[in-house]
Amino acid sequence: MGASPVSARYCARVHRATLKEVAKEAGVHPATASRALNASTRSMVNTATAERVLRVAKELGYTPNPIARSLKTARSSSVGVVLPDLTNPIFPPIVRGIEDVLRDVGYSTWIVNTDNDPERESSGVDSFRQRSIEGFVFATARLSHPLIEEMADASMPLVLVNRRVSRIDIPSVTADDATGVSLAMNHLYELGHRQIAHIAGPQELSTGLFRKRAFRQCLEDLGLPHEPERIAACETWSEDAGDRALTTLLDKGVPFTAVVAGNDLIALGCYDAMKRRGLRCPEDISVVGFNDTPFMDKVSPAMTTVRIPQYEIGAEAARLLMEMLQDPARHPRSLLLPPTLIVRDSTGTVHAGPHATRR
Amino acid sequence: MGASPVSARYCARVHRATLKEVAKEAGVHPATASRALNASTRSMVNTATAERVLRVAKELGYTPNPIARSLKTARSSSVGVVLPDLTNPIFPPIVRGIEDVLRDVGYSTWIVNTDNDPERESSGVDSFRQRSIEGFVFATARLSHPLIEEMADASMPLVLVNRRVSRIDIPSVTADDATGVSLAMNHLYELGHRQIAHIAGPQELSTGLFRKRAFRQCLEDLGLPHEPERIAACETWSEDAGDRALTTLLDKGVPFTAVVAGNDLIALGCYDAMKRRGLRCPEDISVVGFNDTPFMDKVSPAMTTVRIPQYEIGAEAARLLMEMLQDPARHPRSLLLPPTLIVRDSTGTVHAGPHATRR
DNA sequence: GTGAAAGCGCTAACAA
DNA sequence: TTGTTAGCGCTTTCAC
Repeated sequence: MGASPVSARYCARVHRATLKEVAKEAGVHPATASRALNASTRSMVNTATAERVLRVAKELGYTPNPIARSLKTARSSSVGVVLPDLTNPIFPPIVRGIEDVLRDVGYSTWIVNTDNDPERESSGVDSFRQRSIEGFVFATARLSHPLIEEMADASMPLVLVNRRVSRIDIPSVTADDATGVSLAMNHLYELGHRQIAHIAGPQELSTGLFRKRAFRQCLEDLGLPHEPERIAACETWSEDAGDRALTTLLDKGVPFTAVVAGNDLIALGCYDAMKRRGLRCPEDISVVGFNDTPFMDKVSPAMTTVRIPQYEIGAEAARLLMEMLQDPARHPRSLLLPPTLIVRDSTGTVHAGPHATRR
Repeated sequence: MGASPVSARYCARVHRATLKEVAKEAGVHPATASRALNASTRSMVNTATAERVLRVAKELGYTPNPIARSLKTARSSSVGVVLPDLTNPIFPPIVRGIEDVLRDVGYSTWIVNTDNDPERESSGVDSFRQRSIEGFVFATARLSHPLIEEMADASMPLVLVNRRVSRIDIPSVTADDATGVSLAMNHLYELGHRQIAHIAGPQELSTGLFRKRAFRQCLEDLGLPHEPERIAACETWSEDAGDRALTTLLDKGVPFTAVVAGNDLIALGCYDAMKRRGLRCPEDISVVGFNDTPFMDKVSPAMTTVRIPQYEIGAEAARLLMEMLQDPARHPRSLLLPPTLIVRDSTGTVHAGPHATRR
């Protein structure tokens, strides 16, 4: 042992062993060493020889140079994740899910933030491709999304997370918004609400549009009349937009006793609008959010919200992508993951059952 | 134009032009083309030739293959970021700061999550090194941190963010905790508080230890007696730990009218402990947090907290690292960035001035 | 079962 | 100023 265990462990070693050195030390040709070191080609080589190579490789602390391998194979054992903005709290758990699954299968994860700028999205994808990325996870999908559609047409392995595009043949892993909305609506219905409003998210995103559609469907399922004036759509997923939208409804005198908000930020905006009017939540109007954003148990009143399995969405997307890489011919598959209703009362406690304010 | 503008733009092109092709098309040797294409060697080549090469490269949509370049140069134009956990809300803004600065100078950012497991940290660093990463940003530093110290000793370019190690010669970009604590303490002092407790964070982390030291120093500066029993340290940055620590102080009957918490989660734990005892905040006990975690304006009561310039910490760390790469001989430098006190009253409004509850 | 040879795409000596 | 040559470390034909 030349290097001390510590410096070996902490990789202070300046020189990294190469395949050629392993081969020389083991008394074989580099090609043979390569075959022995790669599980898929190990059977081509004599068992004893293979063992010797493996042993030498371990002694020398050999690790293959992924750059050289990539250059030769035009593959990289890595995938690219395209996000709008990592500081949006819905994305980190998704990224962790992706990363944890990929690490287990020896893949690395690249992240790029686009701030929803198509230019940056394009250049991010380009820089991934230059690096021989093997597949993509997109969290930036709009319903109409030329870049993603072109990439899919060019048979580039990709999976959408959280949001979908209109075209049904593009694989995606999302929460089942229909179920989520119906959990929220049934909860409100059971509390006695019959006039329910929906403050929807941006309609060019699947999450915004699908939740709105599900809202209409739920009205029908519950036998409630569909009053278009009880629906408003926000331009952005923001507190401000939610505040403005609910204020508009209140200004118009639209009658309702509960709100299903497109997400938690919009729901917080509803809180703001109500507070300004002196309306209490949930006594005057109940509000249900979407996503179970961190600290929603701490806001006032503690928010009842539909929890999305974000980590699992990321993990499943990574698994789906790995499947696609292994079997490119396989038919594209999409996953809908079940959300959960998190019911909270004024003390922030989580309940499985119905909410406090019956009508 | 063989490819349509759209497919060129959206990179549906299957074949990517190589340097050899550009050279051939421009009627020069690949080496010349390489010189023309690289800004630093362009002066070696005839201006007219260089222009021709550049034009051809543009026509062919040539982009250099970073893999091949890395293999040749043993550099990668990328840096690695080592984090405990991306889902901790303090890290995404730091990462964005790093990424935004690096993108502007043509560098990419790799992220690895370690969950504070030294094994994963080690293997993450190794995988970075295999990829010829040029520098590291560490957000996982403990005061005693053999891996980081060894790497620094081996002259590997690295910068610590948010936390520091004991050894002063290792470059870091952190918030100025002494100033942060003194902002909090002076605020409380001006409100009339004279018996102030500190629920500190983990003492093996610089953020935990330095804030505690600053707390003691502030007592002295304000001419207040130092009562050791008014200080408790949490094992983790968690609501639970904060709850337990404050409960212990209350159980002991330690007298205090205000708390400086090690961070916002610990402060939330203090809220919990007080609520259980029927103590009101801020009427009975005032609490100040640290970090200005998202949604702390929405908790009840809205949290007064020391805001850390997280994005700027990341951005400055990236700039520092780039400086170090350009001039490895330069003396290591560390930055302390100024925090801001965010004073909130019960309506969630932000104030520059003193808090509502005077004594 | 193993070795020889070629080459992925690029850059950097060295030579002209 | 430009071309030649070599090689980064690896995988993968093709012979033997």
